[in-house]
Formats: sequence, structure tokens, C-alpha cells
Amino acid sequence: MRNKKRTTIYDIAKKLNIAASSVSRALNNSNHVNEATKKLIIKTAAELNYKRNTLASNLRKGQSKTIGVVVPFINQNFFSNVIAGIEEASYQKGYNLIICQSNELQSKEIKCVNTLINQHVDCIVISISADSSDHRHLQNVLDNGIQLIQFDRVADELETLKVINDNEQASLEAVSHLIEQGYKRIALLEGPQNLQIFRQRKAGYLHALRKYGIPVLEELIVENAWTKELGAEGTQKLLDLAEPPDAIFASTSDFSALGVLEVATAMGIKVPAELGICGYSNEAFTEITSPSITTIDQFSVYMGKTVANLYFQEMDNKDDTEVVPKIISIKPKLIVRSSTKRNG
Amino acid sequence: MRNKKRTTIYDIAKKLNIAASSVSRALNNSNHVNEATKKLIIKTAAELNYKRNTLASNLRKGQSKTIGVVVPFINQNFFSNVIAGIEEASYQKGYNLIICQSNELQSKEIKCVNTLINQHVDCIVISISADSSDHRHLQNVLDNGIQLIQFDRVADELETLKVINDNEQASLEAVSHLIEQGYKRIALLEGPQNLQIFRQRKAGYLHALRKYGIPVLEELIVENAWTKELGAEGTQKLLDLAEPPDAIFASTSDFSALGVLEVATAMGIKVPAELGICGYSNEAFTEITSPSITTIDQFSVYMGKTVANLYFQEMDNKDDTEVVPKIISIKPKLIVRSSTKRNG
DNA sequence: TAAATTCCTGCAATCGATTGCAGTTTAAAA
DNA sequence: TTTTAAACTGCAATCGATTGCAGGAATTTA
Repeated sequence: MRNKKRTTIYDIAKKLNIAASSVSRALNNSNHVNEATKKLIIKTAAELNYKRNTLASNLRKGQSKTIGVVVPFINQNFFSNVIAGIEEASYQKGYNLIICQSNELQSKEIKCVNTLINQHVDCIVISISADSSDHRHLQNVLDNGIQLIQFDRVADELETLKVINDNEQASLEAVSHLIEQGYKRIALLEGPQNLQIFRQRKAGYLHALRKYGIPVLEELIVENAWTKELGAEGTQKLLDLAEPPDAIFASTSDFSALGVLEVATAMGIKVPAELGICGYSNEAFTEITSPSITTIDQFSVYMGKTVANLYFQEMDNKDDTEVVPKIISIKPKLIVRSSTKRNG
Repeated sequence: MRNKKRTTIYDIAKKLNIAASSVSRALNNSNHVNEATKKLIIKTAAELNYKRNTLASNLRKGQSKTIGVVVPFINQNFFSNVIAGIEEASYQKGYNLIICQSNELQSKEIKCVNTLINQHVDCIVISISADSSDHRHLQNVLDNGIQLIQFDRVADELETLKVINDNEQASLEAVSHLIEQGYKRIALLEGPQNLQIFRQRKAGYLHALRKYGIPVLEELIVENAWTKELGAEGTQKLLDLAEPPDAIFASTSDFSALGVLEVATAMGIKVPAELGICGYSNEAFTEITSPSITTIDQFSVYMGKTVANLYFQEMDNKDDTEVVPKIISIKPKLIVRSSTKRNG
């Protein structure tokens, strides 16, 4: 690409024989410029195909009108939906998005965060990676005076703005639903317990059992089953037990629920009659498996919008007071489908 | 957020009682600084928690190390995969991504492109929106000396770098496959013909029919059927014909193929025995419907990587010559599944 | 010992837009 | 007609990092 020189406000100023400051003011629609000159300047700017250099503007103004987003994977349904939501809300406010993926690696996450700090983004939105253990890099964001918003997977001890799902409540409802459908031995496929969301989902499961006076059986709880393959593996073990479960709550994702369904189908076990299955996330495919899978919708696009709007709202009263760590909890919705419908 | 002042090179310079230029050189690892001072500077920078202000740096250097991406929707499988691919390749080169979605609207697309120009991105990667008619905004990108790479949905007349799928070849193979499976009356669900990709897919369909000496029947070609709902609607009409088709090639997407499958299932028509179905895109769900759906994989993540690498490659020999409009064509792969397997 | 290199370091301009301050012109009020 | 206010306009500094140029110190070569 040829490095054609771009038109600057100085070019416009020179052509009209006025000061650059007037040009700047006109283009910012300040009312400290004569209406006639303002119009002339705007017209000339258009003629010369002027484009404001946002870099220079941001440097001078000390802000970037940019939000940085860090997620484990851009191309996972939940995250791409959240990003779409953030984009929609941000676009309306004239903000841009810089997107990074951490690939579930703390090391890359740290680099991404640092890049965003260097870029002088106004806000960093993050859902931490699975192997995230310490959070100095996030503290660093705050120390640099950048707003930090965590969503979904949050580091609890960090006092920041947070947008989360009420995972425990959702799991409680899901497992309660299973119990009410008459399932008695309910297994849990759980995710990495260093992530709060998975701890909460387990808590919801335990809560439901307690509520209905059902004993907790360790043998029915399978660790680290958060892919389709691991879900299938765990299911195999569960169904090989002397007393196998009659329902499985795949709390990690719909993918592991899909693994459950495939194993059950392969073994000739009838769903939902002999085995109830509940997933998590409301992936598109849960509607079209046979039977369709009961799952939990997280309102992911809405979550993204909420994150962005939370930021804009905080901006509006930034001078007022210290930032109060605020947590917005979105209640996910249980979507009952065929895989758990035994009665009715 | 408190606007804590960030450490600048001047702070470091003052503390060490040297010139800012030396600090800059040290931090850029120039060899025009004494090794000892360099080490000292780097150490001090770390102590003061210095973060380079990329805005200032970019302004001075006249580049941004940023790639702008414009897609119709971030949260569509194909696009989020491409973006993930671009991110991966860009990250390695130290480039950032600014992501915008056009929502399939030319008006928003224009705004996105202009924002990216203002941001002084080094390169704009775009897959144009469905209602895109004129392309002055893209010409504008080039006029501003910004590299432009189109992918998948490209404006043919614009001489830019392009990364595309060989849609015609893929469609040819898909329809040939249907014919070889013994299907005789093959219908086509086509997409908006102002988009080249859909014209090409239609061309492949026609090509295959011609190749096998099968007459083209207008009544078997359904316009604008590129969502699940429209696909279902079109299918309904097709199957109500006096002589209904025995196969449907949903060239627009797997979603419309899903619509076909649902209508067929509802009408008690057996797939693949009585009706063959082929989709496009290899969405995750095509593997788990029953029957699973034959489709075409576009290697979307790979496509993203290709786009990014094409840019970096062009950068490397930017001074050499004029930019030659280059087109990279990726051959998609037909994935045969149950929905079209009649023999064997 | 003198001349020629090499190595470091600092000065000051630059990237492009913004903005506080001061000065000038014009209009309104007294 | 004089005073006061309002409306424009321009100067120059500023945001933070980079870099060409010049000068000084240290080292090497003659």
C-alpha cells in the first residue's frame, strides 16, 4: 500500500487560510465558531476527504473510546454471543471493541491484558481462563485506572464490577425439576472447581438434593467432564455402576450433555424414560437432538449488552464517588425439553 | 475510575536523570544505548510499572499494528471461526483486532469502515453485507492507503486481495454426489443473487446438472431461502408440487437444510430414502441431527489464518512493487453424511 | 601524540488534534 | 456616544513516544 498522506486539519486550515484550532472546533461542532465558517469548514473537509485521526485525538484527550474484551475463545457460542451483545451496545455509544482470546491459558491472558492496557482502552471486559490462578494482572488493570468488568467466570476476591449468572439458582431449579419428574438417583458432571461458576453449579445441585432429602452419593459425582468426550467417558462409568443413576445433570455444558445422550443411545437406554438428561447453555443443537435436550439459557447476548451498559452507566457518574463494586446477577432460565419430560 | 497518571518515559528519565530519548531507545532495545544504562532503564521501568502508550507510539510511527474486521454478525458460526483464525495469526505478529458487525446492513457497514479508517488501522478485513450494492466505502479504504482484504463474500469488481471459497466447485461436487446416489429431481434453495457466493453456488448446481445431462427445471429452484424458516417454507412448496423433488440442495446454509429436514420429518417423508438433503457450512449441529446432514466444510478457522497471513506477507514486500490483486481460493470439502447416503 | 572511529547521549522537532488563554471584532446596553 | 458583553479567532502548549542530527567521550589506528 502506498502511504498516501492523509488530509489533516492543517491542510484544511491552510486551504481556507484560517487556524487549525478553528477547524478542530468546527469539526467538533463547538459553538465557538461562526456558523458560516463552520459550514464552509465541514464542506471543505468533505471535499478533501478528511478523516479525523483518532489516535491523535485520543492521545490528546486521554481516552480511547475503546473497550477491550478478553475471552477464552471467540468462536464459542456463549462468548461470541456475549461479544455480539457488547458490540451492539458499544456501537450505539460510539465505542470500539478490541477483541482478544486467551485460549484458556493464563499466560496468554496476561499478555492480552497488557496489550489492552498499552492500547489505553477505557475499559477491559474479561471472562477469565480456566487455568487462571492468581490475578495480579487484573489488579494491574485497576492500578492503571482502567475500568474492569468481569463477566460469567469471575475472580471472586477482586472487587470489580461483575455481571454473572445466578448459577446456583439455575442448577437448583434444574435438579429440582429432575426430582419432580420422579428421578431418584441424579448424577452430576462437574467442571473444574477452580472456576467459581462450576462450584456454584455444584452447590445448586447439592442444595436441591438437600432440599428434597436425597442423600449425596460421591460415586454419582464425576469430576472434570466438560467436553463431549469427557462427558461421554464419565457417563460410561456412571452407567456401568452396580446401581447406575436414572438422571444426569451435565452442569458443565450442553456438549457434555450431548456426550451423555450419545452414550445412552448407543447402549440402548431410553431417554427420558430410563435416563433423564439436563445440559447447560442452551446451545442451538439442544433443540434438534432426538430427544431434544433440557438445558439452561444464559441470555448471553443480553449479558453482553448488560456489561456494556454497566460501563456506560458507571462512566456517567464517574466523578461522584469512589467506584462501588457492583454485581449484576442475571437469572438464567430452565428450558424443559423432551430429555427430562417423564410425566405429562 | 480515578484517572491515575500513568508513568511515562519522562518520569523514568527524570528519575534517572537522563534524556527521554535514551529511555525510549532502551525500551525499544536499540543498540545505541549503553548496555548498563539499558538494563537500569528497563529495571526502573518495571519498578514504576511503566506501560508504553501505544497511542502516542502509533501516532508518531504512523501505523497502528491493528487490523479491523467487519463481518455481518460476530456470533454466526462461520464468522466467529474466521475471526478466531485471524486473531490467532495476528496475535503471533503482535497485531490487535478491532471487530465490528454490520448486521447485514450497508449503512452500518459504511459507518464501521469509516470508524476503522479513523482509527488508522493498518488493514481492513471485510465480508460484505447482504444488501451491499455499491462499494464506494471500500474504494475509500484503498484511497486512504489502507490495505483491504475481502473474504468469502467479496465485491468482485474491486481489485483487492481476496480469500474465497471455491463455491462453484464445492456445489458441483455436492450435486454430483446427489446424482450419483441416484437422485433424479434435485431442487435448489438459493441465496440472494446479489452476493457472488450464492451466484457461484447456483452455477455449480447448474454445472452438475448439465454435466449429467439433467434438465434444469425452474420450478425446482427456490429463491431467497437462506434461513431455517425460509428453507422450511420453500420446502413445503416444493414437496407440494405435482412432481416433487427427490433431493434438495440447500446451498445457502445448514440452517435452511435443517428447515428442510424438519418439514420432511413432519410430513413423514423418509430421509435419505425418499428425499436427499445437502446443506452448506458444516455447522456443528449437522452431525447430530437424525439423520445427520451431508454438508460442505469451508475450513473457516483456516480461512481466517489465511487472511491474516496474506496481509503479513504483503507487508513484507510492500516496497517492492505495486500491490497485485491476489486471490486465494480455498477448496471446501464435501462431507457426506446419512441424509444423502442411499447406496452403501 | 594526533587523527579517525566508534559509541553514547541529549536536543528538539514531529505525529495530528485539542483547548486554555488572550486578543479582536461586533453587537447590545446604558 | 460610551461602556459592556458576546461572539469569534488565533497562538501556543499539550498529550507521549520516536528519531535525525550534532556533539562529546572513549577507543582505536596511524
